[in-house]
Amino acid sequence: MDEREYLAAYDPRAYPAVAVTVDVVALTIIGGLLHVLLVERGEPPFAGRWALPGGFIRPGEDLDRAAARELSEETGMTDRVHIEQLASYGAPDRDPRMRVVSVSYLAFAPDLPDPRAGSDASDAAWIGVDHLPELAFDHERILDHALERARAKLEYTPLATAFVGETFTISELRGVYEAVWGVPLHAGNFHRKVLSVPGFVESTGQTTESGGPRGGPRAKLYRAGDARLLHPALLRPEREEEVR
Amino acid sequence: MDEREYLAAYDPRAYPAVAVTVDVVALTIIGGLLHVLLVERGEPPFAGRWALPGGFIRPGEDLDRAAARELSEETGMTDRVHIEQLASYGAPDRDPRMRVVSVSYLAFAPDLPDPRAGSDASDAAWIGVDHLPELAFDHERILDHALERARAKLEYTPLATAFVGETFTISELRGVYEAVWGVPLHAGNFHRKVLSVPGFVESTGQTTESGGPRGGPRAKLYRAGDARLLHPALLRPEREEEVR
DNA sequence: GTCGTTATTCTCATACTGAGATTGTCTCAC
DNA sequence: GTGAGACAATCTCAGTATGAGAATAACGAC
Repeated sequence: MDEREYLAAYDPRAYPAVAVTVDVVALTIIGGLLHVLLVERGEPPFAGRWALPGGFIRPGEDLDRAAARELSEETGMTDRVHIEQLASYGAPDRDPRMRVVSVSYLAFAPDLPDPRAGSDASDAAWIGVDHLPELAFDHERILDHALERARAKLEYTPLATAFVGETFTISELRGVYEAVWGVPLHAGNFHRKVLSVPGFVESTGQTTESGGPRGGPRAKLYRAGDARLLHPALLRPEREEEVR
Repeated sequence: MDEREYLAAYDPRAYPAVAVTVDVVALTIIGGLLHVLLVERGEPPFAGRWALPGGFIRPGEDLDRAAARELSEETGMTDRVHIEQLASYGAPDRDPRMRVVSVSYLAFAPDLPDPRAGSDASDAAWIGVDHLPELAFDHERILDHALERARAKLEYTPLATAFVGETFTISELRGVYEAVWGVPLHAGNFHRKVLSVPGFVESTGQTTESGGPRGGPRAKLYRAGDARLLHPALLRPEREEEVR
């Protein structure tokens, strides 16, 4: 039997059927606090429970494309959104309906309009990560992984610029780091560091129209630079507890 | 319809069937050079071509467990092997038989015995990463991702200790970094750095039985410490070309 | 105008890094 | 045995990065 004959005789049903879903952890910053996009499930299982937006992949649809579709179904936005694969989850009992393997994605977006509920959700909202409800399936674990990944990626990539607008001030950028890491940073040292890392930001020559809402001088405006990696990296303050 | 009724009426065949496989990138160091475990395919598609070891997940089998099973089928070893999930690949045409989503795993092991061919492979071997044949499916891309991940993880985790024996010398550890990163390192600085990172290695109080094969004093023996993260990290030499 | 706020820049002590050199122990070839 | 070369381990030194605090100056609110 040559390769062509083999393929013609091949029976896909001989292999155990598994459903594959994508689940998206979409993060944004609202009012200086990190928020995640959640949907309230309208159908069993876990009807009424909050969950990550996601769904089954379609025939002929790549994983990345499925994730982008799920995200745009809830937010309507695909512009200026960074999306990347995170990990896969396939515990045999993670979905009571059948064997489901979920590929999770992490997305970052600047301040976004209110989300809209998709077809299988009764509601959708940005929820502060410090005020999470109980989540459906194993989505709490997925979210935990996503947050840790996001925190780590801020260290060595210019990802933070995906959370702000086209142009931004150093203070706005610092606000992103403080929101995602959940710690206050030294303004002076942060400023020095951002400007000293090659390709992180580049000057626009402009400044803000006015000072901040509570006073202070006009800030210079920057745009994202061309670096893909920050070198040297911008490390989080000491994390002794995580080392061992 | 309540949740129980819904589940009873649920028809899994309403969703597009997808097969899920795991593919393992198993790395080891032989003769100071990085090698990857490959199998020669005995069945179509790609019969006769080299590929990563892997296969379909079984009903009721978790992803991690499937990866460990595939690895042990080829190497017979599960001890002292570090294994972790890497990424998933689901391009619609990546397997000519049917829709296949592959979850890739990365495994590291100390110097291992010769592999044995599994049921669906005609041969299995450790192949130097600088002498790779053309691979089946999209396995070259998976392997590239795995190598980059392994190189990155050496920087901030004590993973290198998974490539050496129970006890080891600083020079052996340096050999791991040099093999994986593909660059020579400054022996004195490496020595200083390894001993200064808390929890990376701990002294056994022993030394090697004799000097090296080409002379030199006996070296002190260390074992892996209790650190899960290296802090500060052990960074690769400048990689200007990767920054932009 | 005065005051509080904040952007930006400095200072300074400490820590980390790369490059090179030193010391002393060991194996091998002769 | 003896000498040459290899190599573990330690040190020096200059350059760079970091954390903490302070100084300067521009702005909004009153």
